[in-house]
Amino acid sequence: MITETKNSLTEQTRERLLAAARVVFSENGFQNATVREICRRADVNIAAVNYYFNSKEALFAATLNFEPLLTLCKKINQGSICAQERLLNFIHDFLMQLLDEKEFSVQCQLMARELAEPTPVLGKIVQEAIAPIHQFVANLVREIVGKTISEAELRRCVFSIFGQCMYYRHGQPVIQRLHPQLRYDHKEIEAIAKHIGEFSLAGLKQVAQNKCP
Amino acid sequence: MITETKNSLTEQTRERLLAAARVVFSENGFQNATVREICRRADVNIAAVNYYFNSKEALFAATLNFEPLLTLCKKINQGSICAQERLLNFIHDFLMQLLDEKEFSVQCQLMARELAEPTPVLGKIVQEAIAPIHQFVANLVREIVGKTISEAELRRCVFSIFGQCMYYRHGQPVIQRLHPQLRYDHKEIEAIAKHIGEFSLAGLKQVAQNKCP
DNA sequence: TTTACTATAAAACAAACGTTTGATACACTC
DNA sequence: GAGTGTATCAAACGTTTGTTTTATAGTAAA
Repeated sequence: MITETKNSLTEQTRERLLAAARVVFSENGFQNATVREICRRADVNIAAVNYYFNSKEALFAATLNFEPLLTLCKKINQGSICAQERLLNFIHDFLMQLLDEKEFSVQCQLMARELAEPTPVLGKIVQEAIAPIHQFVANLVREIVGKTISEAELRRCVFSIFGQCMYYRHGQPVIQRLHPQLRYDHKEIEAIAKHIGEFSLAGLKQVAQNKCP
Repeated sequence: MITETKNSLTEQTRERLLAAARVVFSENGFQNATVREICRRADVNIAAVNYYFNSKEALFAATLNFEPLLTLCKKINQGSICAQERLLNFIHDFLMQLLDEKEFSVQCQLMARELAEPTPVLGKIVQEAIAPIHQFVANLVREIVGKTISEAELRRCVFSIFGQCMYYRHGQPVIQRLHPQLRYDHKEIEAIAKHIGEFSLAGLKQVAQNKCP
């Protein structure tokens, strides 16, 4: 049918825009990314952005996809292993989504940028993605260190874990200059995950000892 | 003398520019900060930026001051206490410079922004400030965990410590939305420093155990 | 065939940016 | 007092940004 052909072609340019936008946004951030560059990469006229979406900001919001991160949490919870193992698995899978350049980690990198340079969409991202996975890790931590821990100390433990992970992405411009040979291949990510996992579990045990002597 | 009067007046507008630039840059980052806003706050004509400095970028470079960070490292090393205590002291003082809004931490905040959104001046910052204090912490870590640790594992330990500290600044837009009541007053910074210190020392001990069973 | 609608294209729009210009007032030298 | 150099100012410059306009094909319905 001709209608189908037309629709699929329409969807094609729309999807091409989205795909290009994801790449350009994750590479340059929201501000530094230009509509002209996105359209150039998508091989699409500049007016298409405001035709299919209404603005650059709406295009940016449309590129966000919280599903991979949220399904990661659900997948981890399905196993019947202990909390320590679940935390190690989470750190591993989270780092994979955050650092692996070959995977479709663009989604995660795109949101990671928001932490440092907030845009008008940050509120939505915090509410729908960051808050849930912070809560997820908080539950794991509480299960590991026991229930006597205070809310403030629990929060600091969660921050310690995320801080270690995020530094590899936020600090990348610096890290690249400090250690030019460092590449985030699978082997390196595994090593990082192992380190952060052991480092954090030991830290959590220490916190647990402090609270329940 | 009239010459002195003239010079001091000149210096006054130059210094006013620098002071305003420090504030605006640390609040908005290099890109988002505008020359017009800086001049407005300094109560100075727009042309003054290119008159006294040659460009916005040179003005930015002139606002940088690595001394507080470097003297921090020297001060810590002067004491004859053990490496663990020195690390705890460093984390405390570093967080004070990084988070305290009342102190003159603008210098540190200004450089912290560079980690996430690099500017043409980043190379200088890494070379003159970040690399030295990374090396400083690396030396402390090596002293704590023993010499058998590999270079890669040493690097990850340093990243774990800095990652935990920097998250409170880089993640502030997110943290503010997650915990709107959280304020970085002296009491809170002390608590954060205590947490990161204990958490990290436990992590380092674990790393040392792994390497020297 | 005519009409209406959709998708795309080139061009122009208004705003904001860093930077430069040209003029003005002032202090100092001779 | 004429001439020189400096600091400041309002104004404009040229560029880039996101967005809008206007026009042009092509398709579907009447």
